[in-house]
Amino acid sequence: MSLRLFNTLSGQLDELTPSDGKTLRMYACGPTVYDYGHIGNFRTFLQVDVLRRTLHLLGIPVRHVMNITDVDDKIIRNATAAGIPIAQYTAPYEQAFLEDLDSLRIERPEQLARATEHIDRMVGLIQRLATAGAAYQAEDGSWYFRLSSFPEYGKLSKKDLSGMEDGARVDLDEYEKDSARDFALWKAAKPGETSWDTPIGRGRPGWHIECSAMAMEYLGDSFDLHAGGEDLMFPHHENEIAQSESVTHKPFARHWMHVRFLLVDGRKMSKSEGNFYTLRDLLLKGYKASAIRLALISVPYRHQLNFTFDGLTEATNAIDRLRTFHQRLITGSFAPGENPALQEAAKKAQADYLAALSNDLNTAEARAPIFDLIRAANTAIDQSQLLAGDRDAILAVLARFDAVFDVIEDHDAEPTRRALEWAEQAGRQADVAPELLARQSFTDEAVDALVAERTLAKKQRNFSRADQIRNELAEKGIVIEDSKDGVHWKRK
RNA sequence: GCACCGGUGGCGAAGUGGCUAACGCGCAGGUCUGCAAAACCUGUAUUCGCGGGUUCGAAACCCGCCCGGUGCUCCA
Repeated sequence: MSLRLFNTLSGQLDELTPSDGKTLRMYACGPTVYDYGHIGNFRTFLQVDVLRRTLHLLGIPVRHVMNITDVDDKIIRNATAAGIPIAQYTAPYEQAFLEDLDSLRIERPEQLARATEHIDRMVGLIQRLATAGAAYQAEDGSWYFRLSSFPEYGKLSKKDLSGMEDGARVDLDEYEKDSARDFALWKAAKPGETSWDTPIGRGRPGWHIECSAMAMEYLGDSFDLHAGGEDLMFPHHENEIAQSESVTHKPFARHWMHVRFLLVDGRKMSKSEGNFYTLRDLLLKGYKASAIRLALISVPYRHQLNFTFDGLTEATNAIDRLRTFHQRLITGSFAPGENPALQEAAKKAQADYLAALSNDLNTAEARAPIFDLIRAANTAIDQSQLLAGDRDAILAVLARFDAVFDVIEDHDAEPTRRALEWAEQAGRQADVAPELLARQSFTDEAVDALVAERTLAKKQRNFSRADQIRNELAEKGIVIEDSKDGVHWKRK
């Protein structure tokens, strides 16, 4: 099966295949490490993660490059304010970003590329652009891209800029540019700012040239896919195309994927609206990393997602259903053999699941057959009609589901532990939800002891004591289930 | 202003010309249970923002209107 993915450049669903017949080469715009990542950032990174995991599921190897922007205006401003070198300023945020990726189970790209380690490549690219007549130096020493040299400008975002009059809305004198829309490739050093001494002068790279240079360094002049948030389509990605193709005269990326912005409570997320959340904020409120992951990937990437706390609760409960069922399969004992109806159901679920993902990564549709299968299997178990061979077939389907969604296996303790540790270091203890602390207060051993006491009480038909223990545990977020094969408990 | 996306049960959300409108969450009732939980069953949209039209047939296509959101500038 092959993956059909919407291509912003062509405006339609195109098959995504490796042009070299082997490995799919993709570039995704990464973070600017001047602060902690927020859930909007992570929706994009998560959807790219869904893409690469789906490709793997379809048997397509991936070479994925992501940049880390560790020099830009905000970084310089903040580092200057703090009185420290930019590398010292960005290092903790880069570290935090990588931790957050791990918390959300976002697979690391094959190659991470820091902007400050590729200055030479960027300078080289600007020199080639200058030779080609597509770049020029302004009086202050900054370099600009000459838009008029690239007639195809606007082909990605479908903008026709030919009618734009220079100077109509921008004061040209201020910019020392030939044309108001020409964008910066290289910014001349200002006193006291971080800068590099290079053959094209002293200064620092513009944001757009960074991605062009690093993408071509690791993936070649032409590669398969370029991804990013929808806001980057214009001007960032448009500029990347202009810079790259002006030098190579080859298509830069064949396929472009753009993830839509999310809203929070129906509005665009922003600090001034008071609806701005980092991953760490949510973990400290007591939400599980897996629930955040599921909530952010369950709405397909081309749709606006309205993020709410109700949505997180829903995701939490859906995950409970998945995990409870998974446990039931693993811990239950089943007679040998196969039930043809369940074998068929498992086969169908897997086919429908893969078909939905292959259709422009329709994660919402992909969930349905999995839940259908769970109901069919639960019914069969209740009637003792699920056999060992069926369990294995269904576990295999769940494994494929988790190969992309990755929420059934419980890895939630570590991100929460890390977030609590961070809160302490960063002086954010006040933001830790009391319920979360209460939940952490019971060790597994303490729970086991109470559960054992309750089981004994039940045997002696001392139900009031048994219920008392159950309520006490429930208050700490621990749920008890009595089943035929013993007592299980889990943390909510 | 120009461009674009969306409005499907209480909520989230698939489906884009033809089987009883997926799936998840929630809620109500039932089965099971000492009681719960889990699981299962039934019910939660006779209908897909509103009004017209096209068609044998529309949630899906066309026209108009109403509502919500986004981009055009740093932004995932």
